Amino acid sequence: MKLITRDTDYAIRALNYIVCNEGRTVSITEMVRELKTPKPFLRKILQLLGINGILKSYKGKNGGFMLAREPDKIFLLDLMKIFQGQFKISECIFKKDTCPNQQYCLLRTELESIEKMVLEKISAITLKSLKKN
Amino acid sequence: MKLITRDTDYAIRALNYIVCNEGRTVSITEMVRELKTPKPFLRKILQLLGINGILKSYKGKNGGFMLAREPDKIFLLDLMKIFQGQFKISECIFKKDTCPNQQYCLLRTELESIEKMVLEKISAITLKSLKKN
DNA sequence: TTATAATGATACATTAGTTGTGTCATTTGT
DNA sequence: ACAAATGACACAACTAATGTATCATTATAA
Repeated sequence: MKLITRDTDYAIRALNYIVCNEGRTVSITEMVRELKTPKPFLRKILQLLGINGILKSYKGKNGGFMLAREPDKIFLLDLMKIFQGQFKISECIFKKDTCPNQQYCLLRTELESIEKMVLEKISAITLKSLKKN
Repeated sequence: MKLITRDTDYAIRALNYIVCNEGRTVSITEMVRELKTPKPFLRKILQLLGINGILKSYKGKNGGFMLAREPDKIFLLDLMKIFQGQFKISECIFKKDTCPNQQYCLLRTELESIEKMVLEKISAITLKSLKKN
């Protein structure tokens, strides 16, 4: 399963790199060199981070990206929401109707309990807490 | 995200139905009627459950399926393994190499900790524990 | 002031996994 | 013999993830 998709993962790595270079702009060219991610894909990702207020961007020569807020105010859940949508441990198979089996089967209950647990744990993760010192 | 895919979900529902009708064979025709799943898809699923020793199958008229072992010996993890492969909260993006960022970033550590937690919880779930009485 | 290096916007392409279908063979009870 | 069931297995459609390409715009430095 995928708790985290590749774009979220790339985003985290890029952000981590930016955190480690705070105080200056970091360009995509530089990040591609360091992180070994495909350039056009990374561009798209960084653009989305800009649109969503995670990064500030600067055009033109010597341009690039900087964090838009402090690392302890950027949550993993923010990133997951941008690239993967609202966190849900297991989308309901039955969009409209409730599962016809729900009255005999506890699966949904169990899944919701797991979801709550994971959500609690994951909610604490920020860029700051991810940085190794 | 998908902790559980649709085939696993259908499998659970079918098995739950079989549990509720223990002591006799249950045919696919009957299950389709009750569970409102697509018939060819359910056939494939049940066949896999047979091959993997979860169900015993009986051919011919009045044939169908029965549990191959007790409901408290059939684990959700068994089913997930059959339809989704070995449980992993988040496959490593980097098949061969380790993540080049691992020395600066704690993401993998965090994910592994979440995985352990979920695995512990999910390991306790069996067909028996899913049945509402 | 012009070349260059950067991002903005956006459409398109590829791939893999999920979700399903269809068909012919075999078995078994009546 | 017939009908109702599963066995085996190939194929099809759909979707989401992953990745590419292109033209426009902006800003700096020579």
